[in-house]
Amino acid sequence: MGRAPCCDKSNVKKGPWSPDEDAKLKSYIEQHGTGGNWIALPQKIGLKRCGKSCRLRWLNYLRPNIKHGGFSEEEDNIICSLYVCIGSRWSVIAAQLPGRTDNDIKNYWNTRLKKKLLGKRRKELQARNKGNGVVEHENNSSLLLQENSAQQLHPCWPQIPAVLPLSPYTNQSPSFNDQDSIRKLLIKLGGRFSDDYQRILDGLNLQFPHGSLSSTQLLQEEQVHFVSSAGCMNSIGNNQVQFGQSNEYRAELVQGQSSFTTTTIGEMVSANDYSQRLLGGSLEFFYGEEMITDKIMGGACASSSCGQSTDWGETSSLIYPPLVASNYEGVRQEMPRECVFQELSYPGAQ
DNA sequence: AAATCGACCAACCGCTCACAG
DNA sequence: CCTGTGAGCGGTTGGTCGATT
Repeated sequence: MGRAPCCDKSNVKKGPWSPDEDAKLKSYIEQHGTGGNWIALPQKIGLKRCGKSCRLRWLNYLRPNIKHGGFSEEEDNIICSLYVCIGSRWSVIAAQLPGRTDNDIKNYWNTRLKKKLLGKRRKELQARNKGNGVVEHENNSSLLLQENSAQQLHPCWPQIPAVLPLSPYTNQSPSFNDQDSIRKLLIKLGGRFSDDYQRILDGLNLQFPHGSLSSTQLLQEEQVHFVSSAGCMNSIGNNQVQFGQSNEYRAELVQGQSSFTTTTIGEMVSANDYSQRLLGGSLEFFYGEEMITDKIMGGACASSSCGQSTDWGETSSLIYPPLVASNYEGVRQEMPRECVFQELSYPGAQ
């Protein structure tokens, strides 16, 4: 069956917008607003365009204060950091960058940022290989197995790229506003990841000053606000994810906490097998295709609790461990959007 | 000068979700 | 509840342009 088309495709113009069309759309919206109905809007203005097309044109191009191109280093860092944490949720990322559209960020990521980071990563690998006297090998996966002791502990997980310390999580001149906004965002999003996501926040240690609230405490405080509308919370407990290794992990986390209070995602990841798995999927791009095709990553997963997914081509689905992802999806289906953020639960807070 | 290639980006497509009836 | 509809989102496509051969 399929759903009815949103407009009469045969009577709708496609392709690039003319200056005339832009002017019509812009002046109408500036005077009357969208009227809450994009579908009806083109007819009102006399444009032979699909309502969706008008919406996109307005949001991505005509809207006031839109910035195009010229991404700053700071913006790069924010995008990278958020991508690592939340994946390809461009609208969420765009919301943290005033004047940027999700489409812009998506394009920027796919065409430049990803390659830029990959290039840095490769250079870094080469430099390190030279330093260690490792013979250059076509297959990077073999290098990953010999590089250093940390790698030997977790041979299936490469070191985090050296570029990541540029992220706002480092103490290398990040602006506090970045950290703050990211932290707030992650706290909000934290509910989507249950307590495992909390580990990421703790691992990231978003530069909380000594004596200030830890991220856990902040989350607890946030929870007070969230929990107040109780209706949605009932389902949350039922959807709490339990990981086989949770307890040992938690002990490990407590013991090792000071070791990754310093900062980088990389350190966090290399310090902890669980986090490595958690972030590994989203970091696939840093390591290149060789590794993925080598099935090294798949092997790691097969022997661990995330064995459900060995298809490392599907990066976006691996941003979160499969259990979390599937669990979250389930919750998300059941819960109103505004309630999703309430899925803040962490046994440590009980 | 022409052909080819790759990077970039605007726009489209199809899906999910929220909401009204 | 169920259904239909519009909004919003992320993935993908296709056109343009500059660099290279």
